[in-house]
Amino acid sequence: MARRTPRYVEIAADLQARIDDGRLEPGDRLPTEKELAQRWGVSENTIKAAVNELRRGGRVETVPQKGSFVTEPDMPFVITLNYTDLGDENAPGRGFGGGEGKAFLSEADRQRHQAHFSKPDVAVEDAGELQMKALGIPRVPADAPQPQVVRRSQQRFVDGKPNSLQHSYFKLELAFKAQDLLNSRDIAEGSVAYLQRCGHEQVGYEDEFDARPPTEEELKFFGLSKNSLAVIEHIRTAFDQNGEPFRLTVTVYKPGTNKIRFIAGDVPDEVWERGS
Amino acid sequence: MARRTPRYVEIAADLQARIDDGRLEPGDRLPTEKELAQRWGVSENTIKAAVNELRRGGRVETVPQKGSFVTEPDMPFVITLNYTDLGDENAPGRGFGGGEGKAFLSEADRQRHQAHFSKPDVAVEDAGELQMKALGIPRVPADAPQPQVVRRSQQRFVDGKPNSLQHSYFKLELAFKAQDLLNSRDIAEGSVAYLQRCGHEQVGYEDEFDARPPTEEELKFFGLSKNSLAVIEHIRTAFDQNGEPFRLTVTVYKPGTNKIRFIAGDVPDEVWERGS
DNA sequence: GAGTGGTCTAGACCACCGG
DNA sequence: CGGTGGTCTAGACCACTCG
Repeated sequence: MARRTPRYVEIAADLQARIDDGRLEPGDRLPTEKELAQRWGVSENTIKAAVNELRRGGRVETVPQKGSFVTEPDMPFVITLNYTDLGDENAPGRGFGGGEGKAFLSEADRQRHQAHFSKPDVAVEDAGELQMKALGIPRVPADAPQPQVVRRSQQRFVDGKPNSLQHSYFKLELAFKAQDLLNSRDIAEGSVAYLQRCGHEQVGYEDEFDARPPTEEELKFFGLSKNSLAVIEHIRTAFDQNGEPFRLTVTVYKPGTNKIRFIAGDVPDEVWERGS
Repeated sequence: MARRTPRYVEIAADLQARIDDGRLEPGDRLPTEKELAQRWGVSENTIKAAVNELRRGGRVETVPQKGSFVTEPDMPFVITLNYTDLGDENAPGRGFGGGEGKAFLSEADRQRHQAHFSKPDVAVEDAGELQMKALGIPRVPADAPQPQVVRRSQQRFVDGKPNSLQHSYFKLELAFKAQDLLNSRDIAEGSVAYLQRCGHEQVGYEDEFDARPPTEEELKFFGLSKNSLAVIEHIRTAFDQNGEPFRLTVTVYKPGTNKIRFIAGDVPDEVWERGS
């Protein structure tokens, strides 16, 4: 019965236990890989495998050339993404369009967090598979000029720390009617309200979820190294009063520090209220 | 400027390209690691790192002692987890309690998939952190007898292939009133209907999402090896007409083959209908 | 310049799978 | 049985950070 579980898994479990029972506290640096290798009497590569396991579990983050650190479980931020009654704006946090621009800010405020966004990065790009499918853009031959979309990207921070990346896509034609979409400034009234003024009222949406490994850009933004925890991808297609899809929003969250939730039906008020 | 991107990332990208453009088709086996090492003139460990990357990206699955295979993107199964109008059962797939027992089966049927569940695995266990918090069970000192919960677990298959694992938890007291919960058989009328007869009508729920690495049990169920794509965890707390939480359901999905979605407001009927 | 983690090699042994 | 991937070693060089 000696070695049924690999050594590196045992080591990861032991380090995890030290984190769980508080011998290693959030923010602490783990011993160097060399030290761990000596302490356990294994090679450094085995330690690297163990630290890898911890990273994927989300309790440890590694900063190359500096060390591995126990993750700070900063007060979790609850992002409520939907509402039963689309028109009901009377209760805190309730209303339409959860998780987006202004709703995100007000939800942060309610939870005593400081949220801010980067200035939007605006670009006109070729539509990708996802954009064409979601926005109902017909496919064209590969040698023809590709259809274009407007992309508005923002980095979102909570308490000064990177929280999520959001990219919204619109058909280029829409930007002719709603020219502020092309402006690299925040839309003060909120993009939902602005687009409503331009004739596209958001009356419904479809949300999809997936998990995938972070891209290089996301690793950099979140300050993570490779082999980190997967990110959660939230894809929202918004429909206007004519049943036409007019916006595609892709939001990428770092897991662990966010709780992503939906609420349906009647739930006690304290469920809405609680920030955790 | 030689080695800015690591060798194993290049190799992974090259293999990925072969998958994307069809030179490697779903179901194909990759060359053995030894062969890949020779072809690229690198050590086998470097190849292992590259295959690791592909696994985490979800396009390759490795079966130990057999080989690595390009993932079959079997017709994606769309799981609709919520409904705007809680009482509206008239449209296909619409109604209350998406993603659960009978709703899952009927949604599969609508999408021309064959779904079936394993016989429930029923157990009475100590309540964990999650169970106590969700079901509102007061914490007791560590040396006192721990509060108990009933767990009902099912493996869910679509087209004969493992799709998801679902665990439902109830307070033990509830099982005294609703004794079928303790019976290791399917509840024919559906557990939502059964519990309603027992005095707990499901009038609302809160859903949360997270991503995490799969446990050993989940790896085994899904037939995956280590360093695979993260699983998606869906946690639903159901509330009865008194605003009391009475059920906690944890569902674990393998990403890629499932699309997990919510719908709110008015969306075109074809959004509801489409199976992909 | 010393120390860190990231990459990589060239071996080794093992457990498990198939013919 | 031979072949597979999983684990592990004991080295090596690199790029980067920090004092």
